Amino acid sequence: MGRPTVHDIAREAGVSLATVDRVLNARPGVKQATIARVNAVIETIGYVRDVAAANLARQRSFTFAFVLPDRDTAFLASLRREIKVAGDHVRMDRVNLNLVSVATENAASYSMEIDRLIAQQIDGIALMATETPQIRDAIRRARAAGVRVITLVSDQPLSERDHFVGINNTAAGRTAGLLMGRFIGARPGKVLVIAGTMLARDHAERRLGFDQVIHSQFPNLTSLPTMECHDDPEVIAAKIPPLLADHPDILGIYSIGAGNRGLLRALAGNSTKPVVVAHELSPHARDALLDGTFDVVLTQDVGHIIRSATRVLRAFAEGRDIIAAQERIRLDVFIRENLP
Amino acid sequence: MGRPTVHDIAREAGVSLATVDRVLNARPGVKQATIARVNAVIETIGYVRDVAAANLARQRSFTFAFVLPDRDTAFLASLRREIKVAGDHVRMDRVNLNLVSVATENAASYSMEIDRLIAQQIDGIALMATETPQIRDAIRRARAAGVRVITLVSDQPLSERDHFVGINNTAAGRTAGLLMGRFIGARPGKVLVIAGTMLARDHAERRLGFDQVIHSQFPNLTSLPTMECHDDPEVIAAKIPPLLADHPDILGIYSIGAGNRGLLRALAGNSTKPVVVAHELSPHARDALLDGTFDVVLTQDVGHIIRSATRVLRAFAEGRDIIAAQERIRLDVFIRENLP
DNA sequence: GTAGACATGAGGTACGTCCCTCATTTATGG
DNA sequence: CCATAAATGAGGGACGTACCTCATGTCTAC
Repeated sequence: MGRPTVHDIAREAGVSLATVDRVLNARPGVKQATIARVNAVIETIGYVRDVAAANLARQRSFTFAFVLPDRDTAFLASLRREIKVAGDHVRMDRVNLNLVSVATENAASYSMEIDRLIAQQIDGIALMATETPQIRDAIRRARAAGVRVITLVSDQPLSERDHFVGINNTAAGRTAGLLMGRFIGARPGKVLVIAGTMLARDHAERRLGFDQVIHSQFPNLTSLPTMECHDDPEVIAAKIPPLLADHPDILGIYSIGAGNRGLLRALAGNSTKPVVVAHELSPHARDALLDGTFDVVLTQDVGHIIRSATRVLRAFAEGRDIIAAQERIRLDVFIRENLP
Repeated sequence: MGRPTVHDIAREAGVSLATVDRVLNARPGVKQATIARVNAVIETIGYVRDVAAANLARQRSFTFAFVLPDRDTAFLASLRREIKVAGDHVRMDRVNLNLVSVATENAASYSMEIDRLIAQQIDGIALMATETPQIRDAIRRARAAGVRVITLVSDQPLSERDHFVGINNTAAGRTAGLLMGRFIGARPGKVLVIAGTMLARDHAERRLGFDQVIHSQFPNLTSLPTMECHDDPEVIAAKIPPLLADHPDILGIYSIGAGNRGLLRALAGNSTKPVVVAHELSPHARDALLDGTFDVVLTQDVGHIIRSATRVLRAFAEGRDIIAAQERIRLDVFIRENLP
């Protein structure tokens, strides 16, 4: 009456349990015709493997590694925090999460780290990195060694990664552009774009989306060349004030990356109030929304990203398929009025 | 080596497996002192029950009921669809989801339906309903019978429901208000608010939040009294055009509930283009965003709602606690530029 | 001192799957 | 037709927990 089991398959297909087991687990020694018959029965009686029982029986445990840049931004800190939290929760399902920080400026050390993980037979890697040939090669080596790789936050579409967990950054940039344009209104002027580095695909894509919308829909606005400030608050705090002084007609600022503390310092002394769109809801960004310094903060829910990455890696490891809709990370649009 | 098991507890506490089992499953016949000792050991060795093995052993299966209004809106259709999808996915974890549609105008039939579910020993109920005393009482009876109840989409905070799955509707209204105000700009004028019924708490809360922001932050705007159109496209299509004719200074329309097809028909013949903020990303709303008739669509991800409700009901049934952050349903802000 | 209640121990079976061994049947090639 | 390989059957022990029975130990009250 309950759900069908392997015994039901065996009975219906007229084979022994051993054969059913061989088919189910793709073990050798079964005729093609028999495989087909067993699979047909599985189909008709609607058998689904009891994952709980299977995991119990095979005492399987998985170890996944999250490889992140070792920089010290609020966003990375929250990623690390969520990895720890998620790790505590999935441990009881025999899943271990390792957190690895790598010097970001050094692609070679990144690559070595991935090789180290391959060597220790890791069950999956979640990777956040800039797009470089070395890292692409490392991903290829991992895949060749049978290790699944997913990219996190910033994609590497040209690599052989199995999956990407993160928002659509072009859409994020377009959203920033539209809100910027509509909040500014009809006034003519300039908008300033601050990014970490254009080598990071997420930053480049945001810039691209932003420009698409500003250029096509808001002819009253001109966007200035990207200021690359390497997500460093000090650099931002130093570079922005002279720029604002040079261009009194800057009506908006789009802060693509991290270092918002520096931006806040730069804006504190400013007489005019540009429309500011920033990314990632850190405590500083939150305060800035509340006091009106920032107008919009676009965010990706870090907890969701980590949980999604864990689910996806696990699905890969267990050979299951994933619920695409559940794994799509959405862009959160925060204004003062809908702060969580 | 591996995670501790019941055997480890027994050894450490110097009791037999039977006693550990009695303590773990709250069976009678154990001295208070022994219970304490066993629990202390559990604490120190960090034992966590292997839920998979436990469920396997006790051959437990759960049945949850989703009770929804029987009306025929795009939003309800998508809820029903997602319940089916989620049902297919959780079946393999021995969870069954039943979908029950109830005539919404009749609180008595709602109440009867809940009693029927209680009688058939359902393991949990997810409920979407207007706030009435009859339904509150029905929820109380369910809880008294040991059936967990969660509210869906529209909360019943005065009832004894165990949990609410849905967005913060006041925040949604505030978001609508702010975007409306900023998109309109400095022009003076009126905004029109269309809702289903103010008896639905979600609609009432959205209206409340919307007014808070419009009144406090946009003195140039006046919001007209709520038009209750019972989510009926025909009613909306009939009522709106004369209103727009009477008030040529309507600069914005906030559509709180369903029936957006009617609103689109009403706006089609209109000469001016008010800023329109609507809820729920139906195909019609999507098209309206793309062609510029709608400016903002606020949405709650229906798939997330259903999956969250299922997870929460299951956690209750299994006596586990829930990951609060994972179960918070977020408000999605869609504009043309970030459509999925 | 003893009946009775209570507390605990000992041991087993079951859940559905995995994975192993060993025996036996069936097909294949020479 | 026989040697050999391939395919299949039969069976059992694990995994960690639930839940059952039966026996035995220990205390309390009279």
